[in-house]
Amino acid sequence: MNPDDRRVLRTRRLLKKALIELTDDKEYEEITIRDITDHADIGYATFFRHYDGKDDLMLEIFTETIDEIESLPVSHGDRYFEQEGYLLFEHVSENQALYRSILDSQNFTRKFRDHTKKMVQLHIEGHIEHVASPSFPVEIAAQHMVSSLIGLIDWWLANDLVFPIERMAMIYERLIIQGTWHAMDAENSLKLPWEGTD
Amino acid sequence: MNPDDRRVLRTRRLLKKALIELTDDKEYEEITIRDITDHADIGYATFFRHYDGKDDLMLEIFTETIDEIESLPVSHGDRYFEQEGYLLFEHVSENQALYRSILDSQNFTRKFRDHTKKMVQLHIEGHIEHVASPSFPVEIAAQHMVSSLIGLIDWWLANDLVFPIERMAMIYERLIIQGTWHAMDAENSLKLPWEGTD
DNA sequence: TCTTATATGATACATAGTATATCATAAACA
DNA sequence: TGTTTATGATATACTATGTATCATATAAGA
Repeated sequence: MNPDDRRVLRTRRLLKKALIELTDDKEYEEITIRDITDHADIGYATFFRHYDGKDDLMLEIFTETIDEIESLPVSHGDRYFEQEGYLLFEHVSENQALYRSILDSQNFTRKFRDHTKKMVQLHIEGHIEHVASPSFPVEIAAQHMVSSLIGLIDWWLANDLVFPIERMAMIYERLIIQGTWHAMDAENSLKLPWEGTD
Repeated sequence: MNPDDRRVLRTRRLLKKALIELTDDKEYEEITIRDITDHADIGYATFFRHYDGKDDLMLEIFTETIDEIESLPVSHGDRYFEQEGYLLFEHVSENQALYRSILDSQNFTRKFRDHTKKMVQLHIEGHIEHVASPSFPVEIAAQHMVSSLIGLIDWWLANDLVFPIERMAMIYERLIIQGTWHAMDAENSLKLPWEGTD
């Protein structure tokens, strides 16, 4: 099977498109391979000439998405994280069906988290010397940031993008970046206002 | 079908026990109903006399777990959140297979999050007057806390409970409670150490 | 453009898992 | 102890996955 053959490229493109589109109507787990091939107008048996199953097709969609995210043009400098957040949520808004389908499948939520975690962890480690005394390992901070980010994207999608991208970028920067950073430094001791009072 | 009949109670108890135990060996999605009935030594057809399917069985396990969590004896007062965290992670360590099975299924991770979110949200709203100027809605703070908590539990389980419960309780209090609280108050302006420098 | 190679569509088929119906038996209830 | 009913075992229908085969359509290369 020559992966550069125009027929092959066409088939794979149509199958990916079909799965993404179908997640608008049905949950990922409920979509059958027959649904995908019917919607793509591709022979049922042809599916298995290209992919091992639904998850394998999703994996290709997923990998291409990760590549896109990694190539987002964040320029270093002032307001770095708000800009990063902006590009991230912009990408989500432009690929809603795709993100819904990824976050719909536990399998790929995990993959998404584990993959992104590595990037985040490297990022934090490059700046760890700024923290006087870290109160927990970097790996936990990375896990926390990624879980929260996925949670925030999920909330935004579930609420039909009620907030504009700018607002989400700001929340991302405050809640996820600053929140984690503040908690990480054990020197920041914060007395919660209601502690000892209820 | 009388739900108080000893035979009924026995069957349901054995089926729940079997599903929880099986998640130690296999992923939730890969477990078949035949696996469950075989392991429980219950007739296959009997399963459907009690549950609509695997998810329905899991829902009962899930509901009972939530009830247990809600009845954890947190005493109000000083170090409230560390204590809350301690009881939470203690419960996780005592019911590892159960938590693994819940977090293994996207369906129930969602249910877990949505259910817990409501509790957390009410909790925050009771103290919102302490925040001078909230920089985002309470609902987002609740979503954030719950997503992070699930992420933290997931990390702990994936790393075979490397940290003692005390340490997890401390991380919970700092990262999730204090981190969120700090970020929520727009008056807290934190200049990140590397901003504008990379 | 013509020939050759190969990807696709259609069909049939094997397999696995879900879900229901039936009836004899065993266990619980009162 | 007699009656009720839940269970076990078996047969069966159904749905979805995955494979094999062959004629046809389409792309690649000379």
